[in-house]
Amino acid sequence: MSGKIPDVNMTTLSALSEPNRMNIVELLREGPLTVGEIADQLGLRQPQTSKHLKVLSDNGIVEVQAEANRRIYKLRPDPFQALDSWIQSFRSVMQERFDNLDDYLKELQNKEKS
Amino acid sequence: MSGKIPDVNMTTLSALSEPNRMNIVELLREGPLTVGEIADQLGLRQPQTSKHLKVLSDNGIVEVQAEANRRIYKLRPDPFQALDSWIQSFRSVMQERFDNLDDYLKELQNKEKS
DNA sequence: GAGGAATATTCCCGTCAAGGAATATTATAA
DNA sequence: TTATAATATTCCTTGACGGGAATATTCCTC
Repeated sequence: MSGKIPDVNMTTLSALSEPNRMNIVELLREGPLTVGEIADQLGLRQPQTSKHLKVLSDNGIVEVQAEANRRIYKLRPDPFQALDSWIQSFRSVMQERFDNLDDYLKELQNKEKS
Repeated sequence: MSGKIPDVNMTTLSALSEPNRMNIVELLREGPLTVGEIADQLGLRQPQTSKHLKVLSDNGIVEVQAEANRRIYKLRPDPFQALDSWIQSFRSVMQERFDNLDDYLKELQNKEKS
């Protein structure tokens, strides 16, 4: 049954789990930015900034737009929508109907013994 | 200003970004389980299962309950709630009012040149 | 208390990802 | 075309993490 549970791109999670990349994402939510601007605001060196942006880009978290010499990076909505629908599928867990369930299981196991 | 943006525990993300741990979480959403049951159902060895569960536990994603010889693991709602409210703060991004914003920025930069 | 089941912990090893430094690439302007 | 700014890429090294195997721990039963 089911099968309707959203497939979280694990790659999205691992991409976001790197602190610098998370910071980049948090920064980009305010609007598109240049590589240099991102590096400046976060105190990162340019090469590592580019590398992190590449990872984010490869994972579809970010998209680029060439503007002459510069590259403007901005967030893409898709992975966030996916993450959202995945986390939504945890409604029941988040509403903690689980404690009862647990007690229920405990009883079951006690009965097993007899 | 602001500061109302939820603090996603990055540790939550990195904990979940490991495939086996994600599988454990997906499995546990159906209800509490024993270490052995988890190992069985996922085809993992007991020691690695314990290790992964320890990581999940250290990050508050999971909680334990001793039951005689066995330890019953189950999901904790907190980190999922946190993740949820964090992702919710990306509403504007997910609704992509960003493309326009981007065009706007592009114009700005073109004007800079003149 | 001895044996055995369930789980946790330790040690070792291989892999992989991130940072640093240097260099390559692309585009602009003169 | 040369100089320069902005960005990407490469190479190297190091540290963290996951798996395997062995062992320790805890608890139950007899």
